[in-house]
Amino acid sequence: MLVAMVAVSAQPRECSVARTLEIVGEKWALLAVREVFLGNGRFDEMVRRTGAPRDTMAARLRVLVGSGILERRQYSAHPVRFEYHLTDAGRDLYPVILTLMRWGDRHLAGPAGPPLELEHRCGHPLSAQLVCEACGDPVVIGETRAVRNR
Amino acid sequence: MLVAMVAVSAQPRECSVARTLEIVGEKWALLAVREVFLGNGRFDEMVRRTGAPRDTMAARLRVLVGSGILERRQYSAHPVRFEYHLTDAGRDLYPVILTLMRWGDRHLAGPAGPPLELEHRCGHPLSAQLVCEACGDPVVIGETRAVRNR
DNA sequence: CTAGCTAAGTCCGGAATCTGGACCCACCCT
DNA sequence: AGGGTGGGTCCAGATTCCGGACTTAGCTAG
Repeated sequence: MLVAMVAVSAQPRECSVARTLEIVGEKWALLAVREVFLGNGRFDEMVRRTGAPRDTMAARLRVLVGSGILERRQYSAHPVRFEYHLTDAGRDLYPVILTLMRWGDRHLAGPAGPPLELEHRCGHPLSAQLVCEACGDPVVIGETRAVRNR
Repeated sequence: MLVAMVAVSAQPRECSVARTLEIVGEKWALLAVREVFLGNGRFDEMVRRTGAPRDTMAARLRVLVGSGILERRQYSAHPVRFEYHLTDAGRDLYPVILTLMRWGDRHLAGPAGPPLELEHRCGHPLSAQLVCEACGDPVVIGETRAVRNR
């Protein structure tokens, strides 16, 4: 007679990374957000500048709106037309986009250099780094450790 | 008689964000990388802790190794066994994971708070922010502008 | 008035991917 | 001999993706 006595080994982690990726963990979703950051909130334009299938873009936008990252706002009645804007939560994704961009700039840029360069308001080309809010030092892997792990 | 005279309107942007997402723009890929950051380089364990289908995980790992983010290293002959390690390029993804985590901590944590807390070596709970390397100020949306846009 | 254009989608059918579960192989331990 | 572990592969059905055509409503040029 067998009894199930072995505690089933670890379930998938509860994790903010995983949760976030449930919403934006897909190419077209993040590229849609990138477009809005660059000032394009119009459907057709987003499709053109990302290369996403119209169908897929429509689906992603529904999710992004549904999870409070974008807002669908009417900018014209007669003909009724909409455009997408960032919410506060959406604006908080800026660091995600920037760190992705930085990685690509470093590791995937050809000899011609990165295709898009940003300039900070301080006048220097933007090269953003992650620092600890408390001590101001750059955050380096190996210098952090898990404190609570539910 | 019609002549094609309209310049075909903008192609999808050449963009480091898009290029990066071609490699890691998918949930399981980034969760695999998260696991390695957390110290898990073993296939079975990665499958368990992410919840990915084994097949999919295997496919993602192949891509990650192929694009130089992970390295597949043998840690035992007899039986021959492998584990995955971060390359330098892989370590450079740390900010991406951290910004995703931060977004989830802020916008998706329940009343119980975020499931995982990190502590910086300075002793404070880690709350990482993006700053301009040049002036040290936090990078805020609206305070950057595109300089070159090829 | 008619043709053609734009914006914001929807609809479609075939192709590609994802998924959960079973299976495999080599070795170890009891 | 039986069971467990680790790192996968194989499968078949379900889902998603994709590109292209179509839709709707108004605008604009001839």
